[in-house]
Amino acid sequence: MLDHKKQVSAYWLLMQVAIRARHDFARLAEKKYQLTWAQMHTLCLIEPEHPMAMNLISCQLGCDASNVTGIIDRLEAQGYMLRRDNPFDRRIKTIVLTNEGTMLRTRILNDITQAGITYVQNLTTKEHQQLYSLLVKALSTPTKSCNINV
Amino acid sequence: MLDHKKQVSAYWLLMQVAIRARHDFARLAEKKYQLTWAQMHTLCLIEPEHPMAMNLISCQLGCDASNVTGIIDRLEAQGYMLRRDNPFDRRIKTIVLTNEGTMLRTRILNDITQAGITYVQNLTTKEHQQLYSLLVKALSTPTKSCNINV
DNA sequence: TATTGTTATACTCTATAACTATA
DNA sequence: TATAGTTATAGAGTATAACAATA
Repeated sequence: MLDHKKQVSAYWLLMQVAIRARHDFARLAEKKYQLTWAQMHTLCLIEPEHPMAMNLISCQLGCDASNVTGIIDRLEAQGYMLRRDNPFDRRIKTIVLTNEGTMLRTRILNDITQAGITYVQNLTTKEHQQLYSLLVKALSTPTKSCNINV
Repeated sequence: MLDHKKQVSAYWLLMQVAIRARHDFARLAEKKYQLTWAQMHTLCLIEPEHPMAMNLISCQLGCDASNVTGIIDRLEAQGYMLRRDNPFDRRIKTIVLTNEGTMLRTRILNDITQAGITYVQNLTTKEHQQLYSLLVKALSTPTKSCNINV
C-alpha cells in the first residue's frame, strides 16, 4: 500500500505502527516473560489498586466476553491474577493482581516505557493534520526485521 | 491501565487506538465483505500496479512467512488474488490482484479513508511530546460499544 | 550454504451460540 | 427480561520446525 500521491488514510498509518509495535512487544512478551501479547496487554490493563470486572476487560481488549475467560484462565494459572467475587453484584467477577502479577506488571511497564512507541483519534481538522505529519515522519524509519532492502 | 499521574507510555496509547480501530474495521470487513481483518489488510497492502512477493507481505504483516501461505490461500480461493511465478527468481511467488480483487480493494480503501483514524514513531523529543498531547486528546472520547458508563 | 515458500503441528485468539446464576 | 460469566464449537492467526526447490 501507500499509494503514492493518493491520500493515505490515517487508519492505515495507525495500523502500520500498531502492527510493528505489537509484533515487537509480542516477541518481548514471549521471550522475556513467556506471555502472549494479549496476556501481557491484559496484565498491564489491570492496575493493582483497581481490580477490574471481566466485562470491562473484554471492552478494553475489544473482544467478546467469552474470550476473556480463557485469557484470565491462563494468567490465573500462572499465578499473576485471581478471580474475586463482587459482594454487591454476585454475577460479576473482579480480577485482582497477585503480588507476582503486580511485580511482573511493573517490570513490563518499565520495558514498554523505555521502548516508547506511540498512537490516535477524534481531533479537530488542524490537530488531525498536525498529527498526520508527525505520523508520516514517524513511519519513515524502515523496520529492521524486514528484508525489504536486502 | 492509564495509571494517572504516572507517565503513560506512547506505546500504550498506540495500542489502545489500534485495538479500537482494528476491532471496528474487523467488523466492517466481516459484515460488509466477508473477510477477516488480516485478509482485508493484506488485500489493501497489495497495489494493483505493484504485485508483491509473499516474503514482503509477511514483513508488512509482521508475521512469519508460513502464515502468509494460509492467508493468501483464502484470498485466492475467494478470487481476489493469484500466485504468479517470478521469472527472475523461481523461488519467489508474486501475488497479483485479480480484477475482482482490485475493485474490492478500491471500495475498502474508500471506506477506510472515510472512517479516517490515525497513528506513530521516531520523532524528536519535542515532536514526541506534541504527538503525545494529540494522542491523549484523541483517546479522550469513550468507545460506544463498551458499556463502561452503563 | 542461504532463501522462498509450503506443510505439519500446537497453541492462542476470536465470534457465535447456548447455558447458569444472578439481577 | 437483561446481564456477567462460562462452556462448546469452529475458524483463523501465530511461531516453530522440517522440507523441497531454487539461488
